Amino acid sequence: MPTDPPAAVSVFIERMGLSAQADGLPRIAGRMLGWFILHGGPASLADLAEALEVSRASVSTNARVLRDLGVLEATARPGDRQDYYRLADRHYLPMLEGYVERMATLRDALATAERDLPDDWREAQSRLVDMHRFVDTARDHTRDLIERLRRDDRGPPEGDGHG
Amino acid sequence: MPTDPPAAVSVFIERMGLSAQADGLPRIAGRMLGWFILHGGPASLADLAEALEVSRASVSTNARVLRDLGVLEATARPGDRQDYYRLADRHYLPMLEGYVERMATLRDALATAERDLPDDWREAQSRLVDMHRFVDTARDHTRDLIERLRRDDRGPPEGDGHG
DNA sequence: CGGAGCGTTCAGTATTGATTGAACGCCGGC
DNA sequence: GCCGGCGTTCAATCAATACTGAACGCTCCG
Repeated sequence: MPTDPPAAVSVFIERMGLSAQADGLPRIAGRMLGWFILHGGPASLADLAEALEVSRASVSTNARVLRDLGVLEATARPGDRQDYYRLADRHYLPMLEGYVERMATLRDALATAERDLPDDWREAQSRLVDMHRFVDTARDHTRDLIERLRRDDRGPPEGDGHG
Repeated sequence: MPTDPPAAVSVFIERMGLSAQADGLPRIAGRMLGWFILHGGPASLADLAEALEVSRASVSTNARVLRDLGVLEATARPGDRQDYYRLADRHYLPMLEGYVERMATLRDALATAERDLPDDWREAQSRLVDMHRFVDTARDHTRDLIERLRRDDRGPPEGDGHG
């Protein structure tokens, strides 16, 4: 091993694990993300399992989750049959997209209640509408933000022309 | 009981429970919120426990959580010693504040890593900075939204001067 | 002073879901 | 054709935590 990985590495990875948990993702998914942020390059699942000291089963499952979210991308390396993964370009956008999705779910619950509640429930209706308006605003706002960030491609200084 | 509560009521309440769960809150907290959105008025914890068919212990705990978040407010009713709770004015803002808080935590993890990682880790640093910039943008954006919504006080039709 | 109702706390239960270990299928190398 | 490494799947385990029941303190009412 060429150099000792600094303590900051594992600290950061662990923190990303907790952060993911706070966002409703498995801790290992967060740690994997942390690892990729630090080490970047394409890595096989076996590599990850060893580096994070977790079972290959977990890595496999969580890699699928992260890939479905759009955080990781599978890359086929020519001349090698292994599955390699790397960070997606704007890997952080799915976080915001998750927020939007939750808001959409909430919005749906509100809309359904508005539709199905009888007219007697005036005050309930007005509270529903009030909150509905809020959720719509927040959702639109976040959508715009996502759009902007997606467009805004000051390509990150990806010095990836390394070989 | 004067009228049958329509089915839509329990459906909505249950959905709010799930929605809360997706946001990392106990399900009962979400159901309580749902109940308050529909029934609005000040209610004692005993009322809630009966209405939602859960233990008074749960109601007590979750009421504290919601109160600390700023979703519920405790109101002392003159001539009555019971603890009454009601929906806070813009009870939905804490949701966004929760997002901001999570982003702040994430931001902190990134900043710490940037500070503590040696210079060798150029690529890691650049990825950290990239994500850091994103998180800052998203956080500021959400903060602005919260500010705007907080300011925007078209007072909700609080017909609470009922007696 | 005694009783009833409300809210809180705490130990215990139950449930959810993340994580693991083992078995399997696949592919390439020998 | 057999062996070894990789990734996936599935049942079983483990951990976190929401929820409950019971006991307690408090306040007001009689």
